[in-house]
Amino acid sequence: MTNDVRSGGAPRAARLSGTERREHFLDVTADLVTQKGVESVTMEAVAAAAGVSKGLGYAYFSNRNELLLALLNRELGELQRRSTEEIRAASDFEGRIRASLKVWFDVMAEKGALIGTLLQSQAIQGPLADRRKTYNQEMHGFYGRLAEKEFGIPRPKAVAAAAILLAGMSGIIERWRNGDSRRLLEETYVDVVMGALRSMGAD
Amino acid sequence: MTNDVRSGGAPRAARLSGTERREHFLDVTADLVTQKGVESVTMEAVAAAAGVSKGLGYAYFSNRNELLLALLNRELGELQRRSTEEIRAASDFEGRIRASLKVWFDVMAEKGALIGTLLQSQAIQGPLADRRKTYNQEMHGFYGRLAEKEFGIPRPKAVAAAAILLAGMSGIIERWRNGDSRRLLEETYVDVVMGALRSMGAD
Amino acid sequence: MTNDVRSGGAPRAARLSGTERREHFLDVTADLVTQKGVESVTMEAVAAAAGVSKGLGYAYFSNRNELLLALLNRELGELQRRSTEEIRAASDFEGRIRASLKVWFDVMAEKGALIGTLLQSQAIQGPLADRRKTYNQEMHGFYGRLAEKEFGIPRPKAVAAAAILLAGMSGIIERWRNGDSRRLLEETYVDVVMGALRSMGAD
Amino acid sequence: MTNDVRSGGAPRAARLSGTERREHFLDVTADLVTQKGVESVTMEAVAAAAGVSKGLGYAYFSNRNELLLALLNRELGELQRRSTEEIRAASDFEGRIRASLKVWFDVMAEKGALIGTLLQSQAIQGPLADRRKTYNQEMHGFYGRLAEKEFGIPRPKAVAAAAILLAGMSGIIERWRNGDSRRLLEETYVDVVMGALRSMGAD
DNA sequence: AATGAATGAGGGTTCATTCAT
DNA sequence: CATGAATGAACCCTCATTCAT
Repeated sequence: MTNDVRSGGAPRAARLSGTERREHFLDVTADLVTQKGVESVTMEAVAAAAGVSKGLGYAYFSNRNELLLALLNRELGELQRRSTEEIRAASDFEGRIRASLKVWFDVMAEKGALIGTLLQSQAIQGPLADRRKTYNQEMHGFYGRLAEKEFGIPRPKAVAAAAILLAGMSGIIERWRNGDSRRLLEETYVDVVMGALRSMGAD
Repeated sequence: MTNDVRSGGAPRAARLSGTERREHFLDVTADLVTQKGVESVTMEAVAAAAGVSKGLGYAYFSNRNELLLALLNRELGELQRRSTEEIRAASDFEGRIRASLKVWFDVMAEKGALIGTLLQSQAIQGPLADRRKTYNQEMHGFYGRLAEKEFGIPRPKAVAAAAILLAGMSGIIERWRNGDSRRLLEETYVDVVMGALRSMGAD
Repeated sequence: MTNDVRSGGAPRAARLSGTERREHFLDVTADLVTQKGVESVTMEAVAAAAGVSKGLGYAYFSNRNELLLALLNRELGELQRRSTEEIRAASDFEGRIRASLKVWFDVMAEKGALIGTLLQSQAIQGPLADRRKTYNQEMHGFYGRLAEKEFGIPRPKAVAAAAILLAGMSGIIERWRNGDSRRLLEETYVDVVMGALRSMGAD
Repeated sequence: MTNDVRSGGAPRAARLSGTERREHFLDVTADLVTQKGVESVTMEAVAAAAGVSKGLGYAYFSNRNELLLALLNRELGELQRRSTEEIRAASDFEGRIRASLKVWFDVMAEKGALIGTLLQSQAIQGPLADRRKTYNQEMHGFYGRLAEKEFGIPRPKAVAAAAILLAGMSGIIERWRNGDSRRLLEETYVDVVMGALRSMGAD
């Protein structure tokens, strides 16, 4: 008589450990961001996509912003980890630029929409904005110092140049999305960076 | 008979012509965006700030997104007009770069928050994506051709470089907001652009 | 073909003026409090009982607490108005006590559950608590001064006695609800008050 | 075998006997009520404050209301026990009044917020209404008979007077909370009671 | 052209309660 | 006896949008 189905009651989602569920939430959120943008990230939408009940998210993230922040932290951390690793392996400045680029392309290939979207979102206010500003400033500082050492460019200019050139990466991504070849873009980017810094160092 | 006389009813907002009212709405919306972000732009808030009743906005904009888009169009148009003008006035390549920069800085000083914020708004993404893509592609093409002619860089590379360098401007804006001097940033930007293009042309 | 019913769309509630709707909300809330207690007062429940949509309440009261406070103010104001009127008409102290009692009984007959419930509710925190404390303190002061003048009881004691005796009224209401006769209770209350104050004045 | 040894798992709350755990729950709940009001009593908050897991409360109380009711019963029982004791020790009527008062003040000093708050909680209204009505009626009857015997006041009036005067106690508590001295309030209350009853008996 | 009352959908959040482990 | 993941109902509140006047 019974249909082999647990009689009565809605199906419960698989019971995961706290950590697993948390990661699951972040994964689901990442998908949402990628596919429908940050604004589509709703505690409700996430829960639905995760196949759990409306309220469960609040057991892991105190609100939508925390959720987004947690995601950004996870992704940025990952990105930084990979960058640091690759960059460390490189021996000269150009190698480092290329290494950075490689990581960027790789990451963008996998999660471009995700990180890009997160970083630009204006839903990102308060904590998220800080996280991002910090991240950027660290990057500018890091590459600025590198350029200072390598090319003898005075620090302030070196940092400003780093800011410009790092921001320039998003131009690459844009053209990449529009169909330019990765090879061409990588070449051009390296040329731009090296050309700019060398000429600035020569002064 | 004359509309100089209030016919003793409740105080109504001055009866403006359609165009005037529309512009007024856009002005008010711009203020809101600048001061409290896109999310604060609700039809009601705009109406309140404009001193008119809740429903009136719909007489001019069919919905909220249209309103935001209309605003963005107005501002972007203005930006383009000023850019074109200044650039046309310049005689050599570096002059054009400087002219572009000048307009950017000026506009950012006045309306940076406004345009930047609008450009990121998800509310607009759909229609905007096209507008923006087109705009960017035009810019890349324009400067790419310029660089080709001026420095002899092969077209595809020249265009890619233009994309990178134009995207780099946002790095400038960011550092400007964080307190770097306009002069330093302008200098650095021109150095980066000229250095990069010259070195690429030399190959 | 059509059923004489507006084809398509939910029925809209009658369109009332702002003031009318506000009063209507208060009336409905009063009913709810009376019949199901303060805790049952939900913006949603009120709207449902008023036959309007979920969100409309917020056009008149910024939240649940404001709604309750508005109701309490209305009812307390009414009570005070009637009390003052009747008391003013009385010529001697006993007359005033009787007048107060009369108003209390009348009001309690009509709205006992309402005011009693409101005043006791602990949902009443912050603003509501203040309103109530103020009201009580005014009452104690008023009757305290009266007793001082009439019976020569020193002010602090007179005020304390007033507090006791006024609080005693709720005992009356309770017994009244349990079936004691209004006449007996009125008689007893007057006896208690007059007996107490006279004996205190005699010392 | 011995429960002295933790078998190396996650830290569990000390394993208490059923009765101990139950009492502990009530203690924790009492603290919560006192410090943050009845509304702050959530099964989760109680469990957290008790240092046990979310679901454990349900092993002892079938639901939230039962928990509150159990607490109220415990406190009211204690109050009655102490009252009865003290009153029994007094020899004359005034002594009894004073004894009652003393217990009230003492209890209010210790647990005023607790009991007062609980008695008003709507969460308890249903079951409590009975408990309270019975309790009050017993008190009215008890003191009414006392007054009848002592002062010769006819029973119905005596009972009504008792109801009024007992209800009056809450006025005392209120002024006490507002800063009046305990001594003044005690004096006044005894004066009011004795004055009222004597004068009523004299008729 | 303009008002402002009213709707209704959608997202935020909290908790009592259940139940697998 | 005890844990803690998960549910789901009930509220809260905001806003885009409609429409009678």
